[in-house]
Amino acid sequence: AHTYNSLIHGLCKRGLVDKALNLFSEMVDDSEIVPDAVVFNTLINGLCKSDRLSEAVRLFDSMSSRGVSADAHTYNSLIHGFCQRGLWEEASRYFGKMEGSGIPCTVVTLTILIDSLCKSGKTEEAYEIFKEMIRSGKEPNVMTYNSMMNGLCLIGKLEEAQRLFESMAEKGLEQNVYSFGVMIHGYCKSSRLDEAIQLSKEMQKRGLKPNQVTYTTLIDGLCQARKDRTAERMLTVMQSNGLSPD
RNA sequence: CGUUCACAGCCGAUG
Repeated sequence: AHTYNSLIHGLCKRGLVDKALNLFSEMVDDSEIVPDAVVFNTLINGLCKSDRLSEAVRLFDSMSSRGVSADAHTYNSLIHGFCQRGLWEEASRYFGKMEGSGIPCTVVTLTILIDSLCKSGKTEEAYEIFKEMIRSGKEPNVMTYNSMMNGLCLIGKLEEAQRLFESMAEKGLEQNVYSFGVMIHGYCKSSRLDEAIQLSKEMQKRGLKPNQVTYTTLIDGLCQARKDRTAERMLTVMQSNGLSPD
């Protein structure tokens, strides 16, 4: 069964959801093998990522008849799918279903909500959830912080984002390449290039290697600001770090 | 640690 699960996951990741569904049918026909929650979750997630939400829901509905219970991963994938489509009422219906089934929402669930709200410009709502997490002891993790900081940067609240960025360290959360990427992008978009470059140095002091995304962000920011000369230098630095431009 | 969920850039595609 793990063999099937791995194959199905691989197909889903490559966007070959139909092939994955075919393999799933074979799996179901094989009386030796009983599909578990993991394979349902993998397929539901694959369908959501391909914008095939109604099929995902159908598969979700079929789980109980096969004696498999949905878990947090199942709900999170569906909620993520609905949020990405802006189907907030559906998302909140499944959020309710989740808790109604005795499955408490997780940090991942709340991070999905925060991230999606921020990307839809509903940053204040997201921030309320974020603050509520801290109050209630459902501690935001690095990804939660990254999503929230990104949202704040997108509406120009750079100082607030920077405050969160600094508070991560105090909480013992280690900023990763994404954390720096979010802040660097925020500063670049506000034409605060010195601060962006400063951060890229700071991350190296921490032993984090800027990647192609980091450099592309900086180079784009420098070009937009008409600092072509500095941008070229940055490209050289990037190549000397073993990264090729794409 | 055998399998499943959430985070940053540019470009292209479609509108």
